[in-house]
Amino acid sequence: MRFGDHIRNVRETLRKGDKKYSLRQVAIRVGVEPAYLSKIERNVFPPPSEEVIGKLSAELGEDRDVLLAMAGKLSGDLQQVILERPRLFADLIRQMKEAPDQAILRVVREVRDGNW
Amino acid sequence: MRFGDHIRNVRETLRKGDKKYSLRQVAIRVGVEPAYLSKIERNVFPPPSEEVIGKLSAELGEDRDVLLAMAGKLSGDLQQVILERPRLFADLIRQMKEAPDQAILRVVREVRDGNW
DNA sequence: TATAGTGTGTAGTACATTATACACACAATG
DNA sequence: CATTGTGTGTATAATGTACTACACACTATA
Repeated sequence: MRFGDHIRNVRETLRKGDKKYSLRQVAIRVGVEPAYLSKIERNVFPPPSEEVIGKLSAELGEDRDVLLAMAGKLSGDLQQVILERPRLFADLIRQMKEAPDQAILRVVREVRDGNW
Repeated sequence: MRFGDHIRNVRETLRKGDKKYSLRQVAIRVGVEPAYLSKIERNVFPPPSEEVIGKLSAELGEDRDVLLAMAGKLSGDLQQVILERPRLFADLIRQMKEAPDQAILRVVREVRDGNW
């Protein structure tokens, strides 16, 4: 599914329970022109900037990284982490490319629990 | 050190052993205007595109990911890997942010050796 | 039925990115 | 000493990114 379709789906779903989720009102709360959001939702315009996607994710209760991914963008803070140790993280990510979800989850947990 | 300085250093070093590494000749082999490479090396222009950096890294025998990092860019193929499973990789990277190099290396080796 | 709210069409803008083209002065080489 | 090669200055451009402004027709509400 495209970025715009997803935003529209989520917003329309929220709207059923709360009239505050009209395109116009969401646009204003997020800080963009309603016409702009309209075009984004219909995929007439490409997804907006990272900043706007961030506000949109907060507003709609969606995962920021997932929305960014649907927009083909990678969060700036994650990029920063990688760019500080490029060789290490390049290896890590390329190694994890083929790994099953389970394996990645296990690594995350192990590192979080301090097993290193 | 800035991107341009590094490129100039590496190129000038190579040049001492081989006259083929003049700015002009490298530029031509890489496929850009010499004047452009000149500006890049003096940081008059920002670093070039990922594509040009790729060719430059091959030409100068430098690590592609490191050069890209110096340019503030993240390799497109790495982005792809992350964007396919954004939640998983976002967690992984944020978890690894504070981890010492050793820990990351260990994980890379363990996964490579199939210990999962 | 006036008014307020809704989504959208058309048009235009500001800025960044990623370069090219050409001319020039200087150095090296045959 | 003419030619070839060198790095650089100035000017320009094509494309992409990320929007705004405004008018319009339709719908719901009071």
